[in-house]
Amino acid sequence: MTAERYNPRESEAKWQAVWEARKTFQTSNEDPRPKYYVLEMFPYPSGRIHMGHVRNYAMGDVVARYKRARGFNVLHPMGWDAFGMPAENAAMQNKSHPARWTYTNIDTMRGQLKSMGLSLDWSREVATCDPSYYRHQQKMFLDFLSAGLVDRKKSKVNWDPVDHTVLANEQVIDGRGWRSGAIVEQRELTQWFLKISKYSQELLDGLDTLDRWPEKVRLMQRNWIGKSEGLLVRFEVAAATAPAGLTELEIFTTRPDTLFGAKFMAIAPDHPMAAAVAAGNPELKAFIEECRRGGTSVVALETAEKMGFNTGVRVQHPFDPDWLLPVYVANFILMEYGTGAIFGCPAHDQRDLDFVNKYGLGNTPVVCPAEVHPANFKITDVAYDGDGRMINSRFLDGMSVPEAKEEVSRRLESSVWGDRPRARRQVNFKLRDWGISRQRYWGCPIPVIHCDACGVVPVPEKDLPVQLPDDVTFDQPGNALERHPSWKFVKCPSCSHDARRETDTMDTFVDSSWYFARFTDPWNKDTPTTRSAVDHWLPVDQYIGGIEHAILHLLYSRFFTRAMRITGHCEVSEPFRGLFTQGMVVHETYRAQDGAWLTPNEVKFSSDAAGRRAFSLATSAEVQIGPSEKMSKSKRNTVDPDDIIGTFGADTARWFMLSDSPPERDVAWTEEGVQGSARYVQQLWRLVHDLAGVAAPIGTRPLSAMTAEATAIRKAAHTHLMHVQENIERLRFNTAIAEIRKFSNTLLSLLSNAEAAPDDASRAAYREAADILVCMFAPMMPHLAEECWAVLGYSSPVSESAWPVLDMSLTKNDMISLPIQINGKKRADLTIDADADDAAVQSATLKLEAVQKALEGKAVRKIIVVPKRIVNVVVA
RNA sequence: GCGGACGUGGCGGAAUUGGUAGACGCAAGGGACUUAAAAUCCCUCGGGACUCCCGUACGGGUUCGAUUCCCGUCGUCCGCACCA
Repeated sequence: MTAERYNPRESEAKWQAVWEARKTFQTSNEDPRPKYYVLEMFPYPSGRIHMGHVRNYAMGDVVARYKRARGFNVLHPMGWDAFGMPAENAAMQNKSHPARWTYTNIDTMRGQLKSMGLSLDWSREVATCDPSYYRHQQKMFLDFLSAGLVDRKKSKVNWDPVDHTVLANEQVIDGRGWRSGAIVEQRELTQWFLKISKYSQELLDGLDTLDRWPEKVRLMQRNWIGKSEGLLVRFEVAAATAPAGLTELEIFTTRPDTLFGAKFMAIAPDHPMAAAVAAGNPELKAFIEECRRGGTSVVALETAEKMGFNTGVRVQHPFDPDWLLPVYVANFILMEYGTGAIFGCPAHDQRDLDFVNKYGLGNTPVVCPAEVHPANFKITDVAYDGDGRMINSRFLDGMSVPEAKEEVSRRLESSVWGDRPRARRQVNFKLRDWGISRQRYWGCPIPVIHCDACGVVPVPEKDLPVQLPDDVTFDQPGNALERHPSWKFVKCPSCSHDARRETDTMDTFVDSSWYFARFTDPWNKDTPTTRSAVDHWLPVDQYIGGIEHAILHLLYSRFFTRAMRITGHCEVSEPFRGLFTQGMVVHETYRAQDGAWLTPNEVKFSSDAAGRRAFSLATSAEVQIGPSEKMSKSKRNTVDPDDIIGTFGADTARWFMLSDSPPERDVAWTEEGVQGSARYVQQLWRLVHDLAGVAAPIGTRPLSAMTAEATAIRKAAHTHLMHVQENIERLRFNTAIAEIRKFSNTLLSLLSNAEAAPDDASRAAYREAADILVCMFAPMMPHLAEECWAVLGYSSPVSESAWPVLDMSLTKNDMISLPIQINGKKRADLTIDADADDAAVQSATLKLEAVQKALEGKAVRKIIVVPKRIVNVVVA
């Protein structure tokens, strides 16, 4: 049978319309089949989709379509993470409104996603900037508030004085605002916080249950939560040196065993004791100012030298009232961690060692490694933080580190000074509360009202949503809500006097912390979730997205889900049962002589045995081919999904995205690779026509009387079906694709090598094989599969058909071929009955000519038979 | 500095988790068809002294057998970063 070339442009549009008309991918919450929730991280509507989206959604769609075919009721929704700064920046530039920019982008991107042929339930689409979404977020905020999960407190923030907003730490680059370039100031602002740190331990423990998450992500979250167990110790201030009213200094340490190696105390510049001393000491005051200017940006911290200022205050060693330690204000002590004060043990802490070496305070080693004699153990530039026995430590001498920790803790806990013990054990976490206040317009308003008489008053539920006003201007930086003429002026809901709305909006990470729950019933107007729906669907069975969200989004969502559970909005604690983090899409870079970057469209290539060269289309000058890097506007190495889909079709783009690299690794987008995929589309198209020409009619069962050819066809079909299934289940799309290609190669050669017209047994087998082939690639190339399915005679879509039933008996062979090794080197092959026992395999091995030859004159020491794998003959 | 991952042909990668290294594809070379091009089809494709030997970054080890496990070295990438 001859076939026209497959025309993706026509077919793709046609089948997308069919799916939409038949509501093929709409999911009912009432469907009794087992549920499967597949979710890809929803996009920010920045304007157009990029190749990273194509990869992400192609993967999710394979899983969704596969699971649907396997009989699951699949939920596969899509929405928009639609609040955020870029919309305001665009509004400022274009003198328009963020909503207009956002919704225009959403329309464009929705169209692009639809052109990919994704099996999404578009009836559940949500946009976080829509009041029908954020009203529920406000409700939950109020629920969290009354459940004690929200805090309002002063905190130090990065303040951009040009953009008039708080910046996240990630948005501060070299101490400057990432957009404005202005030097970032540290400001104390009163901010709203979600009390995530209260759940540190629970979030840590929960990681152990997430066995279908990448180990890497779990480790990153573990480190981020940063649990450490230690001791809070109260040091008595020497009365003569005590600044006003301060009689003690409390520190946190994880190394109480090293207490006898202490040389100094250090406190943070913001520590109350520093302030107390500075009050009468202008020099210290200046030093503290300098530390503050140093900033908290990563770079500032990295390059900052250890600096200290001796306050003159002295404290007593807890085990020796006559041993006085000087108290320094030091720039490397953080007020936010522990108590903002430490004791310095230079011998066993690099940071402390650097400090004493600068200020000449010396060091005393107190932990001696096993292989060194204590008398010879000296510390100069490198602190020792390993194991060993205690030395120079009075009653601790000779103990191991854990023993010494325990002994110190025990003694100080039972030693009372004042009316309290000198020390208590404490667990500390690095995880800080989540500051969600943003001084921006385009975000979810925080639903509270400030009243001079009543304080902070929650907006009554009946007044939700607190909606963003439309009449705002973006002709100046800062928060448009703040300067709106009337929006913030309201009456206090409690006393009816004049009051003011909160003008801060929520961090957009709040929006994305529960969208997966909203998808389960986005139609509910009254409450954020419908318990029957959310409890049925959650957790998400397979979540797919970029590694860049390993901490923030995924940790916030895990916390938010717990908060929703506590406030009765859902049952689960962990939102994502399975997580997969896919790699980036990278592309070669092209650079002209003058240093200008060229896009892939501006370059032509020539290649021969000597290599591959690139030339500018415009000037014909040779351009340099640079390494593959993440697609970026600055390097101009981007490829537009619309162009690819327009030229090759969505199926080709999807297939190539999935075929070339393991999904967790970066994939290099290449023109040649895409063309290879496009060739394969046509190859499959021809193959299916050829198969249709020889296949028995639909519904023909494989015959019981099998010929050799029919057996070969059926075995190939079921063996490859088994492998494709396994590989899709494990998200190994690249190897699944290799199996499909192997199968189609096998069918091609069976068809072309057939000497006579196929008999009835073969025709029945070809029918089965053709059906299996199309079902196999349908998750990756759904449009082509539909068209092929029709060629095979089916009248309803393959997207609505069940996955083929695997017959395991056909994946096993009666005869197997075993490699025969002699002393670990392969020397022969043995074809033998698959269920021959070891003895039979051994004797057959020894009869082989090649083995006989290799054995000449040598004695067989032993024969190792690994059933169905390999035979190794060990000779002397 | 701390933590983690990785290192296989010209390239992307595969190898059933200790059992035939290089599946599948890309690129390249040769050939067929064609007036020609495209498309399609066939052959070759880790290296060599080619019935054999070498080869999975490098050096050791365990094992009948190591890309896989262990120790060390080198390199690349990622995360965290003065967290007491």
